[in-house]
Amino acid sequence: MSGPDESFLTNCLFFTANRLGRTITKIAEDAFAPTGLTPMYGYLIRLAVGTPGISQKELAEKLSVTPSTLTRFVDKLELKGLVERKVQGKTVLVYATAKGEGMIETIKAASRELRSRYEALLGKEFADEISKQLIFSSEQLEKQ
Amino acid sequence: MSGPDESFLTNCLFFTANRLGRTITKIAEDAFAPTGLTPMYGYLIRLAVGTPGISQKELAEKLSVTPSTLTRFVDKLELKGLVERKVQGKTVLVYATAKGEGMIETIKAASRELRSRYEALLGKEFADEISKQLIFSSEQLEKQ
DNA sequence: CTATTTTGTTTGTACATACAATCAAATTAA
DNA sequence: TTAATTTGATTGTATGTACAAACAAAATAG
Repeated sequence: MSGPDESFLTNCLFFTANRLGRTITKIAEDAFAPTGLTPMYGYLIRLAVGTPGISQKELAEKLSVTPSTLTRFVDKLELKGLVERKVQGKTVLVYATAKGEGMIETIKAASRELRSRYEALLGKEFADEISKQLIFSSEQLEKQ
Repeated sequence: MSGPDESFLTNCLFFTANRLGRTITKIAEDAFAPTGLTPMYGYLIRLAVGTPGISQKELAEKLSVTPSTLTRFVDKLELKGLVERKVQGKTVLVYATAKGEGMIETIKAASRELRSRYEALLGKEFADEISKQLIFSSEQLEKQ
């Protein structure tokens, strides 16, 4: 009575990782709704507040996105008046504006909300553990 | 000497899951290059071959994408002559064409190549384990 | 010191994906 | 049996993200 074999999906790390990505992105965007930002933008602001004048290159590395994607993120946040660029030679330094800094508590609250939502469903232990394993996996796989 | 606290990234399941998703998507697309398809399209064809006449609704569920996304996937594969639609009342049944079926071995080879690439970096044990945990996490989180 | 290479950023373009609205078929209720 | 609801699919639109090409500044080599 077993249907066709579909284990090629559930066994595939590409599929399972992206499936979880899509699922938790929905939860994350919902938790971040009060900020008016998606989580990646919120995290960019947190980085800029934590390290004023951080370069776009560093931001891209820390957020694990390509430089072109990062340019677009900063474009949008600049347009919203939440960060500003200072060009220094060939590098661009990013600073949170006062308006951006003013959002930091809202952003942190959204992060906490996000975390508490998924911890409620996964358990704190397991959630912590799997995040660590995901980091480890990314690092291994990025060793070309 | 510790820099600013950036654990909000590495502790956040939204961030870690999507980071891994981006990383492994690159590997997966590379492994699937010989098929001329991205992995999701390859998997759709595998599902259609395994269950001839599978409905779009079922495909969307199995692939964990929305119906609108699935419509677009089928559009493209139909355009490439790899699947065809048969409308049956309000549902659409999807069949692989001969051309689509002819690709199944190439697609399976790409899946094996993908798997062997990430297993080489993560170890077979760990790769298996983490895929299971990712599935479990998605299922838990999808319980609204 | 000029010429070359490298490095950081940006822009054009493309794709996967989602949501909301629409539409059409099917089911249920009156 | 008609009217209302539900369900599956599609379309318009928007966003995140990538890659490749272009560009400009900096570093290195001749």
